[in-house]
Amino acid sequence: MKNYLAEIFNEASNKLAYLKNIKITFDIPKNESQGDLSSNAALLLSKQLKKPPRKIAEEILSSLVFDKDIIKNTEIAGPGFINFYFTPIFIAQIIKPILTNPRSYGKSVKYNGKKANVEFVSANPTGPLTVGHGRNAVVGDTIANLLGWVGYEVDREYYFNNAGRQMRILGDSVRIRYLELLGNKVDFPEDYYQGEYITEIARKLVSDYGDKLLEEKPEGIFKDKAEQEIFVEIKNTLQRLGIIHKIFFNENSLYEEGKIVEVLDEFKNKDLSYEKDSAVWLKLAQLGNDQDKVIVKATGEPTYRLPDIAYHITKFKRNYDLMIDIFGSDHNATYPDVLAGLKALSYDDSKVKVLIHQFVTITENGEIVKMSTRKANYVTLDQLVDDVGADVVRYFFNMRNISSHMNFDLTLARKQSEENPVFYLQYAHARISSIIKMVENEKLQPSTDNLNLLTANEEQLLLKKLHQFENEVLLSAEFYETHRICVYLEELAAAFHKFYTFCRIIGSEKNLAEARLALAVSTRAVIKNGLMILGVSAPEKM
RNA sequence: GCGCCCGUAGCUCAAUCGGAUAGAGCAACAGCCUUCUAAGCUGUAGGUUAGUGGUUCGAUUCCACUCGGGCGUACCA
Repeated sequence: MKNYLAEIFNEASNKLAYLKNIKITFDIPKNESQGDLSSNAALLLSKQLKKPPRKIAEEILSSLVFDKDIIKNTEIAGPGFINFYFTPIFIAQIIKPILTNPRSYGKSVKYNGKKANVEFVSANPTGPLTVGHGRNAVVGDTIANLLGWVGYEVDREYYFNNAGRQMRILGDSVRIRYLELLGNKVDFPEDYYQGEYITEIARKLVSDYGDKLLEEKPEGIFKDKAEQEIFVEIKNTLQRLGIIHKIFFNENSLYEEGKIVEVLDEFKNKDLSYEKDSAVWLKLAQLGNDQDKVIVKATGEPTYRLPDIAYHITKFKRNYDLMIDIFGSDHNATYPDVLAGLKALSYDDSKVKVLIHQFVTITENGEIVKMSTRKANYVTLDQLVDDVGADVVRYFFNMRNISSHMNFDLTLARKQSEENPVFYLQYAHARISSIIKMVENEKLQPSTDNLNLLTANEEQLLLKKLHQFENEVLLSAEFYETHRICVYLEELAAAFHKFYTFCRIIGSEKNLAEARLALAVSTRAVIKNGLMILGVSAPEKM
């Protein structure tokens, strides 16, 4: 529909040159009585042409040449909107491409040939994933799906660090639990990892090695065993949510391959760094940020900025056209430094999109559950999947704009999981599947021969909804917003449920029944594709 | 103090890069199953979009300030 309007406007712009001055867009009015699509061109032009918008709208309208079999009616309304009403038969044509290629309907080719990297989760292996990581994981994976749908070749990547202070504390936490298990009285420091999983790992070491590790250092087998066990857990949890990373990038490899030193030298050569108080500072103030920051501590150890910059350089060298980083809001102060550093080294930082999601507040029985990996009082992502299922977890994290703080009421999620919107969508899918099974006995085939019969209000609303899918996928991908798909699917499912209630298939006259069946089959395809993007299953039965 | 994010119906959230009468779900109330799945549908009720000013044909959206909440503001990641 939009494409057709864009065409006729384009032709009209040969006659009305001023149409070229603005970006012509078509909106779907909120109110049905304002047409199927609407243009605000006249309002936008009013100022520069110094004419009343309704007058301009008349001019535009009279120079538009269109097919009466496609556009049924036009009007000028309100302050100067031009509203277009399409013919029912044109609207019904949408199901032809859906039926021809159900699995790929909604995909587009705009970004064909481009490579994208989505880096997400990236939790260091110090403990199980929490609910907070869940949002990051689900949104990251879904954005990767979306990019794939609009043509990108996408790599999913997980960046981690298995060295440094936190990992040493992890190893030492295991070591102390190990000593405890063997009957030694040792103080367990408060800032160590308190979780039960630490003891579990220590227990495995006891059963594998007995008391042979009493003299081992924390950085040795204790740390290694912990890392290995925890990573197995993390990957397992992600897999339950259908998430598989292609690349696991170890920060340590940057040191081993000399990348850190390379970047450090480059900064020095470009006179972007200096020494002060026996630390190395990056001239970030000069690069437009607030203040200079340390990149190598007085101890000789780099701060996170240096490896992060080196890491992104490897992504540039791997020829990605788009690099997405997904972080929680606790990282919101760190990325400007990294981007500035990249820019200073002549990398195109506009290819890096940093998506910051706000925190998830968990409430249980009306009380806020505080999350901390160190302390034991967190809710793991695994437990959440146990409670409400992978589909609900994925849908729930996807259904909200990442810039919004979100509240996760565990009590509610458990108790009311049957009333979750995800079931509403899945139910629509299951209902259609059921019909399709049932019509086998009725000798009905989906058919596009009599689409002109689909004139009922419920049919037309459903058809128009189907029209929007491809554009909705494109917008969601370009805005990196997964919740749009959820909103769309809920509207689509609602349109279907209404159609289902008022427009029967079995029992209707054959031509009508087969046209409706074609509509139902198309709807199922779109729901399924939408759910696939979200990573939610589409059951045949419920 | 400063930076980023948020404040919309009782609750959880939408609102098409500034559009027309701000919409859903849950909760509440009133209806609809001898016919394709009632996990559904129909209807009612619910709002000074935190507040004040500004920008303009038009503001939930943009700007300024105020109030309230979250996250940061490291030679931790």
